[in-house]
Amino acid sequence: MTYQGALLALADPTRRRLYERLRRRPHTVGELARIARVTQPAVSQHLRVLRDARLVTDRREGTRRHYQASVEGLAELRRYLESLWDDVLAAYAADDPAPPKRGSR
Amino acid sequence: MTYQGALLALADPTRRRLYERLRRRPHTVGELARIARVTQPAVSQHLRVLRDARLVTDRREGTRRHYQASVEGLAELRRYLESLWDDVLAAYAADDPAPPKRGSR
DNA sequence: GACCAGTGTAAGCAGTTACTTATATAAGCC
DNA sequence: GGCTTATATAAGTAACTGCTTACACTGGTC
Repeated sequence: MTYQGALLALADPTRRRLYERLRRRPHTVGELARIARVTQPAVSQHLRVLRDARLVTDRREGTRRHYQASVEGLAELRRYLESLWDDVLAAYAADDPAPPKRGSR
Repeated sequence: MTYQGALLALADPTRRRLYERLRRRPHTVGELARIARVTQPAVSQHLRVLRDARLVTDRREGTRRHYQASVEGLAELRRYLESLWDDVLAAYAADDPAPPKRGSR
């Protein structure tokens, strides 16, 4: 039900690039800021959005903070997309010239 | 590679509601406008975005225009999401206390 | 041809958002 | 305690976006 947050979070190109960096291994904010084309505060802001969408989690280690991709937000988004997918396919099948076995509805 | 358009298109709540209406059967613009909480021009604008993202197709019939969900854009988005999913799961497995059979990298 | 229903486009506006710089907070080190 | 490094937050701004009203266009009907 929070797939909306994930959808919104991943819609932004910069945020998506950050997330894609995290999808393989954790990174600190500084690492991401060095990679990104925006300043460190911008990265922090994006990470906050990703965290609120439960796409990433963070772990503190001294002054550094490690962010890593989380399954939760992505799983929600994935479920939502699969339900859309099923419906669209079903609509296609119902509309197609070869309806295999049309049920009650 | 056009999953970006689909992502952006579905990020907007109004647009998502319109798309969810189309996911089961086609609708005309008028039908959607009556359902939606926005005016017909707004609906047309949203439909254009959805069409550009290849999430819907349209078919003219007299003065009416029928929109229906398309598999293309959704398939692209789905593929993208699956690749993210695989990577995140792999990262988790690599990080987990029970690495089943860690390969070369 | 005149009218009407259905839809797309144009222009303008208000709210949002992604960025910046400046500053606060916190931990490690001398 | 003072300094440095790492990160978050605050405040301000420019660009974007989703909405509206007004209008153009197209096809059917009389």
